[in-house]
Amino acid sequence: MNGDKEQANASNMKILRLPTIKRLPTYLHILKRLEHEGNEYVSTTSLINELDFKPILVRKDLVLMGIPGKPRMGYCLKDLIEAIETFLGWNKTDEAFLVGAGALGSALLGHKPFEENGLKIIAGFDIDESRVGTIIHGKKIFHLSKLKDLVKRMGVKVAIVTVPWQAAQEVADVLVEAGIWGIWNFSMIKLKVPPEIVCHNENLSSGLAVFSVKLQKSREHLS
Amino acid sequence: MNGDKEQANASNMKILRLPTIKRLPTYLHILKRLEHEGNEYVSTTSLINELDFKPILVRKDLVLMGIPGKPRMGYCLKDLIEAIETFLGWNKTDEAFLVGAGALGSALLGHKPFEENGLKIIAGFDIDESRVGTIIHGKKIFHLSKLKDLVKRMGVKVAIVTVPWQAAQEVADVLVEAGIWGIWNFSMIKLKVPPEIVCHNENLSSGLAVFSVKLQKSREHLS
DNA sequence: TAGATTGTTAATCGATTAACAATC
DNA sequence: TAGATTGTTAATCGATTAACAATC
Repeated sequence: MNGDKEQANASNMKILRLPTIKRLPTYLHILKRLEHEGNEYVSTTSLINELDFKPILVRKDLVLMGIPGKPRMGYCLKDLIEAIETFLGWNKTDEAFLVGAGALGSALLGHKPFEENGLKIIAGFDIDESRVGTIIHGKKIFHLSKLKDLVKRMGVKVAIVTVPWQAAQEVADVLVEAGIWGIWNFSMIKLKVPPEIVCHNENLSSGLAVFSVKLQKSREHLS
Repeated sequence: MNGDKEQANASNMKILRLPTIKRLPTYLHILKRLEHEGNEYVSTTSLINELDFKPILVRKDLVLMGIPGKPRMGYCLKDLIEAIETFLGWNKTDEAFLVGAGALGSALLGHKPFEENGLKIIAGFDIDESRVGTIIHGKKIFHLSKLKDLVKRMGVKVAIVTVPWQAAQEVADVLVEAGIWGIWNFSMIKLKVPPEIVCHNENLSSGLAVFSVKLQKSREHLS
């Protein structure tokens, strides 16, 4: 192991395992449902009733949350939910700006789960004059030229990029210059940003690709 | 039914690698750009200029497409693009219905990349009377009760589910009963469907989780 | 030819699964 | 206690990376 990783592990006791992190929201959703239904404890065996995962996988994931389970009973729901939310940083709220108020951008402006999970979009930006000044899902759309000033005035640190790929790098440059340090990028291209900027790429087409291949396979099976 | 296709299918059968499939749309996007710029050949070394991946990974992925590259030149762009599109089934178009015309559903109704990549959404469905009868991004919204009849009349085989999780299983039951055999599920829950139905779950919260953890890490680093 | 690039085989790394001991 | 469930350690599996031979 290299020095970086050892230090990171030592400093925050958190091992960053992407596959585990991606499964956590699914667990969290089920756990909240179970709590809402009046349960106090949950075992992995009951959790997997609602999942496709193997029980040992769930157990391994939950161990990372640092909550001790009780043999024969399982985990205290309240503690486990809190631990997962803390692990993900979903107990605190980040304010975010969204750039690109097209079809996808508009959807994210109105997507409730984000706000419930620590990401509050407070305004949108676009360069299309027909969109500027409108209100989408309760959020005002400003002209992109206003972004830098508003970022500084409001201390916003996070941005969501939903512009067409042709415009994405230019928007990223503006964001970095404005002082944003976290970018959730829904455009198709890799953004060139300084190494200290957190940039996470989301790609809906990847999901479509997997779905398409699965459909094809099943079609072959039928014939 | 031609020889080429059978061969492609045969190799598909051998190796279905999810990580590779998820990377293919990213390659495809860059390749199309390069072709549009007038290039005829592409090498992995030039491809990775636009990517974060290691060249050997790209080469391994491309080998699976069954297109021979030429040492010193790389791959014929036209052939490679065609091979990837065939592999993904994006050269043929599936017609799809979308159920749940809320924020996310509306976005997908207007999301151009889907249509360009073999998935044409032809109508939406909802139970909210204020949405029924409206037209969103050029697509008419029908009442859910009309779905079964329209599926049968139009021979639609694929559906996208963007309803709140509380309604998702009920919608899935309707879809299966109507004769749909492919479901792209954007709701938070695992749908219970017969084994012959293709069901692919998409989870935007997984992406948010990864982004949140990355943001947290960088915050810790700063302090 | 010389050199760049492909494509194969082997090594490494990381994630999942299995086995089982610990515990309430 | 007996039995269910956790949590640890080892084994397996799959994906990425490295090394290098083949090729134009």
